Amino acid sequence: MGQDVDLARPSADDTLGRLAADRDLLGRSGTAQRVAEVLRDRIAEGALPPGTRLSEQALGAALGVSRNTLREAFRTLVDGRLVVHEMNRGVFVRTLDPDDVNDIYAVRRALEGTGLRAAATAGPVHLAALHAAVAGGEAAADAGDWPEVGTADLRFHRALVALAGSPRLDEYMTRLLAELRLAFLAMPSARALHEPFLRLNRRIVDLLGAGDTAGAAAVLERYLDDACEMICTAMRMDGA
Amino acid sequence: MGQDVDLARPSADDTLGRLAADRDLLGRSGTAQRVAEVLRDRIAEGALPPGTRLSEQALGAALGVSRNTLREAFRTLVDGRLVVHEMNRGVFVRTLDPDDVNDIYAVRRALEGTGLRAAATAGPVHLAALHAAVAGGEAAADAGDWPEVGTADLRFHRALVALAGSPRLDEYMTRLLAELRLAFLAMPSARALHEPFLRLNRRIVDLLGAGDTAGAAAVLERYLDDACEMICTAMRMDGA
DNA sequence: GGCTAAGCTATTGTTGAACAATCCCACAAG
DNA sequence: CTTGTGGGATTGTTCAACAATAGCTTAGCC
Repeated sequence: MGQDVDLARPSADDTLGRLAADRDLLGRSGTAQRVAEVLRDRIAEGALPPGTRLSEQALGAALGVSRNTLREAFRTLVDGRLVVHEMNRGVFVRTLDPDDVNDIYAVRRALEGTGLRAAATAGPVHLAALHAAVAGGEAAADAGDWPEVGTADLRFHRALVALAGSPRLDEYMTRLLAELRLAFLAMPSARALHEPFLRLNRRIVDLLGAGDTAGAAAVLERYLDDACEMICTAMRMDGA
Repeated sequence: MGQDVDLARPSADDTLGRLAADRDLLGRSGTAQRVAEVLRDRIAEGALPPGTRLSEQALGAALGVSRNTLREAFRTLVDGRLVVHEMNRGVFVRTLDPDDVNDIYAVRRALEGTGLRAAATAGPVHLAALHAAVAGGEAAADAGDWPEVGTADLRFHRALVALAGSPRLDEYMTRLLAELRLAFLAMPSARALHEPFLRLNRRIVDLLGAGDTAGAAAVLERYLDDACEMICTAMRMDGA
């Protein structure tokens, strides 16, 4: 059997420290939070398209949770803007309009611009995540896995914000992209949405590696303008 | 009596349009949301200091609401970072540490910087709110009403972010400042916290009026550095 | 004394049922 | 074609119950 080791005593290999890092992974979360996560996923993947009414009875029966627990989960989703709550009518999966998309991209400009400016002062160490995301996107494109290209794209831009080193900005960005997925659903194909931007992401990370922050900012600006425009026109065509 | 007008027919004066703008003012909110607002206020004013445990039974009895409704309200507060939820232990009013304060001010730099950059392009019309907030703060200082100086300060910086014209950034800022109030509670006096910054706010709005965006940004930077430093040292003294 | 283990109690987590309030729809009346 | 009027379904909210957990108390042991 294993040796007799006193875990309370400090040791060379930091077993306890590594264990502590997994503490939040244990997900002592509660049913409501788990339900919220499930619904978030289903909304993001389009299984619950915008406008869908989330009936308490039907969802509660389907998920095997009580109405009260479900209503707790709804609160979280409302705060994340994924769902709207109309009094005495129920909750509905949110439908974004072009104004929403424009605002979301305005926030992206603010957040990702902040990350970019932070990249100037931060060392080149933090660029590893950016490189990884770009490489992952290109590999997925070669394999024809367009949904994966999409998630790699989001990962890249989340890593861009992460350059600022702010947990709160990271969370804002995560929530914002979750909301943005509601707009992606209006796009006919994931390929048309993400393929054109593979090269721009590559360019951004290259310019950043070369220390050309201003150049990277210009490319990023163009990325955001183009993507916003593309989604808005798709939404207008879909709405008409 | 009034004339016989058909509201369904389009008319020159847009009565219906103005009525529709008041739609959300009707505040059909529900108990849970109102409970959350009450708790938010009590936390902000220090009646429920950081670390306080919010017992479901006690609070439910005090507010006259059921445990389930209270738990719905708690979800909203958790998402706003005003309280923390520890599984099977309950919810507690959040206690901020210096790391939190530093991060909050990092986000403020990003948000208010965005507003400032937008001020360059936006017309001088939007500066009215800034002027009003500064004037209000100075008047309150003359009257010795230091709490009002504090709210005027927050109003000024919220108006600064509003220059960007983004509803989402506005909401981020509102939530962020609500969280920041938790740190203000560690300060011994509202006067010491807000008085030194009256002049900086005045300077910022003056420089903005003169079109000197870079100068305003520099003053803002100093404001944020000083305020963050002041709060962090106060917290360290309080904690030790 | 100080440490461990078992047990008790209060609180939270979650459910199910109940009732009032509200909305939506269909249908009748003017 | 608009305006009432039911009826049915759904939400808003409460209450009561039970399981699960955390924290305290107490007993026991070296």
